[in-house]
Amino acid sequence: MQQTAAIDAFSALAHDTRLRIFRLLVQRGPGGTPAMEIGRLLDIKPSTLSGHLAALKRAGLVSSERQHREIQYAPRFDAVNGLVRFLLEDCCGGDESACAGLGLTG
Amino acid sequence: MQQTAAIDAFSALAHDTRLRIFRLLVQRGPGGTPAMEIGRLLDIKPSTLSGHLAALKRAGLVSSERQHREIQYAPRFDAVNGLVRFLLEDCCGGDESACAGLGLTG
DNA sequence: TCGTCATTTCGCGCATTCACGAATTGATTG
DNA sequence: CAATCAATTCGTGAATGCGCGAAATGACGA
Repeated sequence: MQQTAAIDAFSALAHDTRLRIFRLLVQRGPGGTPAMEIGRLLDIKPSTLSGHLAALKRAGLVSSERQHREIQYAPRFDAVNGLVRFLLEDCCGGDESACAGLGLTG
Repeated sequence: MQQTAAIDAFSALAHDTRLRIFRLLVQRGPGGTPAMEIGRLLDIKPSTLSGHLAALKRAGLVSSERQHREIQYAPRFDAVNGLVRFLLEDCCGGDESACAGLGLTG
């Protein structure tokens, strides 16, 4: 994970509509959700939705695959992991004993 | 964690300088780092640094405490945890068996 | 109390982002 | 091949975020 990639991902999540989209996809699971259904559930106009999905995809946060007429979007859980790892990289200067007890695993 | 709070946090991290500041604080550990030293290490002008630290604090990502003449800033690890939990809330609709194998714990 | 140093506030100009409608593209289905 | 429907592109106008210098504020130490 690079600084630039992390910024793209955080920027993508730093927006009300995109954050709602991503969380919806997480709740829907790795099977994917059609774009049209996302727009219907969250009340987003097609052109607006298209831009946001493109931003999420550019940021590596979602994947897409065509199924018949529609495009299915799914969250990339590995991207979330990568972001957290990047944020906490070399935590406490690598001193693991200092990192203990910080509750980093939730 | 609320949607608005999450957006504030992601916005704070979606900026080159602030992301570098936060990662530096993580590497420095929970003991805290004086503002002046952050500016010196990352080459940030005082007025610019002040605004970014204020943004990080508003977003709940860092804490501050005065030590003699300087203000020590430290990362709030619980904030990172809160963000991740918010992102993955109700993952897969709560079906834990579907969530298994997604590598969510890194 | 007074000097000193760390931090914050303010104003400026510049760049970027956003939602949306209309028109277009593109792929699938019959 | 043609109809249909999902998705994208484009232009516009409004709003927000950015760095930084100069000045002000604030807290500590002697």
